[in-house]
Amino acid sequence: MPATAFAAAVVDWFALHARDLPWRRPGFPPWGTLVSEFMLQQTPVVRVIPRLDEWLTRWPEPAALAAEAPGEAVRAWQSLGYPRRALRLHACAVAITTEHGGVVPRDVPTLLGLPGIGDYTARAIAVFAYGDRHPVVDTNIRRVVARAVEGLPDAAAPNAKRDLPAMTALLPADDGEAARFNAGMMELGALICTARSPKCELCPLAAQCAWRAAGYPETEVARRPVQKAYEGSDRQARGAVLRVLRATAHPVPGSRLGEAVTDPARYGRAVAGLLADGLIVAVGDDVFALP
DNA sequence: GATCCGTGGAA
DNA sequence: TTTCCAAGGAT
Repeated sequence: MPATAFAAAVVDWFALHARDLPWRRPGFPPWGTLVSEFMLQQTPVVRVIPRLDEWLTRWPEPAALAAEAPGEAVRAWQSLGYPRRALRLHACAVAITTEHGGVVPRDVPTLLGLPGIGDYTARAIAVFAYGDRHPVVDTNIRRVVARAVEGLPDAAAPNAKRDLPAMTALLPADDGEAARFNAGMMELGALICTARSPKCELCPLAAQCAWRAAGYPETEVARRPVQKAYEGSDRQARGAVLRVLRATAHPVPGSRLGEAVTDPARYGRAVAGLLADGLIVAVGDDVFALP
């Protein structure tokens, strides 16, 4: 199967079935794409959309966010999860404002130098905000490639040295076509070639899918849990402490923060970790606030 | 390369 | 109820 035919099947399907998402609107600014990509790092689309709208209304350009205290980004992040992303996004806005004239960079190496931007996000911005031709590799695309091309039930662990060439081999030559292919592959993984219960009967690649041709072999060894238990974890404790601080504009004494976490040892680790990450600051003797 | 980092909805 | 997992990045 030629790569061009593979890509054409995806692009044609995407033209018919793409969701109407905010960042796909004509004229959506690169800054909006950048903010959306930060929010979409490990957070589902449906939870991102309302928060993205709030952020872009309040901070329509990088300089507006850069002018705020970083704690305001943490507060406005609300319950999107992984609040370190809010801090990095703020730092990213500062860097764009001070080092790049307030304009979201276009080239991948420059994007990779910004806080919170890694292999995925750098290429996503270059492709979706500026229309340049690069392979984009996210968890959806890795799964689609693993199944349709390699005939495996699921993707192996992320590996840029292997994943980027694999996607490059499928990428159309034309810039715009390549961008639609990247987006279409992600959409296919999100809607059809899903992690659980894929909808193969609706898949535009069914006729050429290596996994289907092999009879849908399953994973041989049981995979270990993707995450440790959240209940009773340090992450849960950090979330509980931060939730208290997000809810007030004033500094809060440790005695009151401690009420949010039952286990004293866990509370101690949570506060120490949040301080180390810069998500909270000490403003007095055992009194804390957002940065 | 393994581990850490939130939150919430679906199966 | 428990488990899975969602447009990752940093260390």
